Amino acid sequence: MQGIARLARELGISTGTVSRALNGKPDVNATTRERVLEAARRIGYAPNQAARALAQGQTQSVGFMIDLARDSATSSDNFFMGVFDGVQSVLTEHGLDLLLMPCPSGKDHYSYLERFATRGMFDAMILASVKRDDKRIGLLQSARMPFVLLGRCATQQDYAWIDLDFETAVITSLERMIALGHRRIAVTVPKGGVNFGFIFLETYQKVLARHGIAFDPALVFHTIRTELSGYEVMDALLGLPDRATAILLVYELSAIGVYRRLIDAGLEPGRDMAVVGLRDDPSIRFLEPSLTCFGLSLSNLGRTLGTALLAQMPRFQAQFPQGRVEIIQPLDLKPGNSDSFPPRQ
Amino acid sequence: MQGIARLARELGISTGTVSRALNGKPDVNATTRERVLEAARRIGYAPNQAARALAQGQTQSVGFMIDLARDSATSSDNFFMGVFDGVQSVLTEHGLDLLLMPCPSGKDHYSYLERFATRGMFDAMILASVKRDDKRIGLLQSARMPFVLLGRCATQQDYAWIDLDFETAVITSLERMIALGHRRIAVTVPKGGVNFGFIFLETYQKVLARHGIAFDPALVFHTIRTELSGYEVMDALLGLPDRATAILLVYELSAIGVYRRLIDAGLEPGRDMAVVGLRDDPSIRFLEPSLTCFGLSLSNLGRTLGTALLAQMPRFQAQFPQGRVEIIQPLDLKPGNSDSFPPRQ
DNA sequence: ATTCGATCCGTAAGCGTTTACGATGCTAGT
DNA sequence: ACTAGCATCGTAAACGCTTACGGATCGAAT
Repeated sequence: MQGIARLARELGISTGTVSRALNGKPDVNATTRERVLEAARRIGYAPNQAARALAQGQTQSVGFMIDLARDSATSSDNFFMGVFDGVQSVLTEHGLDLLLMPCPSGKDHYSYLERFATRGMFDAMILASVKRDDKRIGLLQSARMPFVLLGRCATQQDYAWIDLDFETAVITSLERMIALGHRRIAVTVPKGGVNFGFIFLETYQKVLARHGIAFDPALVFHTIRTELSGYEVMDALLGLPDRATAILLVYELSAIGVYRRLIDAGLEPGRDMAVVGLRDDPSIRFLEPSLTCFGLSLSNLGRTLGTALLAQMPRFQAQFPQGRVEIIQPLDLKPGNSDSFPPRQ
Repeated sequence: MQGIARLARELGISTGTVSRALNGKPDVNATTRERVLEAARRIGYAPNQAARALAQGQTQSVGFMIDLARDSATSSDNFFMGVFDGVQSVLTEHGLDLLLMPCPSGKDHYSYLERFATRGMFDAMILASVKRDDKRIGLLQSARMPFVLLGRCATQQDYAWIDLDFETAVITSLERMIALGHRRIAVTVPKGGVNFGFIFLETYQKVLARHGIAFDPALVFHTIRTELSGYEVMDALLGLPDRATAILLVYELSAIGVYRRLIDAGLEPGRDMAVVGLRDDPSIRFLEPSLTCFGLSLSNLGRTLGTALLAQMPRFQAQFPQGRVEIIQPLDLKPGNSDSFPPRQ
């Protein structure tokens, strides 16, 4: 005999009472409860997760899907560590566990998620690396799985999402550059079809148009989140006949490679090429000149995500404001010295 | 009616047969099986994880515990992403899912693990950031949970582990430095009691002793895995009365801060201060001069971990060599230009 | 003394699978 | 025609827990 039944027999009471005692339900005498708890502690009882989940139809745990692929925004990133911590902190307050689902680098997002969405392993989910038209949304909806997206997608369905304010960041960056006199401004966007790449690029085009600057596709580079990627971009950029005088980076990490390539070419980052990165991160802290970028509290973002997720779950909805969750997290300008000079030639 | 029962009723057969058909068991007619599979596909049937786990006493998933704390070796690290991928690739071949358990930054390792170890959520586990005397080992053993450690610990119990060859790396690094004439060599070790810090330091001391160099505790710095930490170390080091001429870094990321501090002081990394890092990583690729360090295939490491874990699980043990698993993964020297000059003064 | 409510507890039916066991029908061998 | 053996399937118990329901006990109110 195992588990709760063993406890019950040892104490000479029924399994029902034991269960109620352990779960803090009413209808159980104080001294009885104490006896049960004591006995549970003594023999090191822990409830079986599968049985519990089967009986009450919920697992008390939520899944956060991440992407192991090298070319993904998720990969090789301390970004998510901070977010996880924030999410976790609000979930644990509500008795929920956070588990991470690492999608293998080769595997397709959709089919990977399918397993987990349909077998009832999680009560709710968080998804990142949202594609422009992300089929995973429909998958989760038809599986009746509560979820929140870290990143919006382009389709106008009704779903909860939280995203960064890329628009303002791009506008701010470009306005600064343009005010200094830059006219040929390059931009990097993420490879792989994540939606914020489109937002980034579209905002870029919009701002240029507003200032009467022609859009040149040759100044758009698709990158992954690595230092090397930045190096390669700057290498290509320097080879261009009509070189740009400034560059806006969607991945701040690229700046390290960008700086290196400039220095190797005998050029001075900031003076010969203005550079702005998107998100502040410890990895770029020691760049010289300091990189202009945008600050963001990761654990705040995580907490917002966690709270939004709770609001999607039926049993918590009483405690949370209803309505659609469409939150845009602000990005705060942190001016550096990488974009403080007018174009040279 | 839900799940398998619904399928059974629609097809006019018993739930037993449906289950056998879905799970590829024998004792089921080929055409019957096809009918079942077709119907399952049609109504989008997926087995309930909890019920399945309860019935067969195993979850078909393994947990990998990681640490979200800022001062941990795990955190802010692309290291693990590569490892996860490798682990996953061997586990999926055997029908196992990989799930990550992120230990919140505030929470104690042991009590966090306790939840998951005892409630039967996983069939096996992988642990990282192993402490010198890690209580989690005893916890998993008494819970009869198969596991593998990424990192050995100091106690001589019988458990499976895989670790990097820190000894050889430290010996190689120091021998190179000493051969160039360095006598005062600083070293950084990880904060927080992870065991490889002790291995690192002890090997360091051993090599110094072998060469008749006195050990100076003032040259030992405790760091976390950030660029800033390297900056602070070099800052302190430069303030020392009898400055070192070389430094060995346990976290390669520190090198970025180390270089910056040297440059800020008008010194030249490599010439005025020899630097060696432990592990090669994209983040240090653009350091100038290039950092001497040690190469390691992360996905290989992950695959080794995965295979070792299978060997711990009863139902796979037939396919795998028995015996103790105590694997030391080699680190391959990648000579750079950061330690190629003799000490200056 | 009777009734009522509150408190506490036991009973047992689920939750959705898996699987040991036995039943059935059919084929082939004699 | 009889039977052994095989292929196929149904039955039902089991996995460990939760929870609706009802029964028992006791004190207080009538």
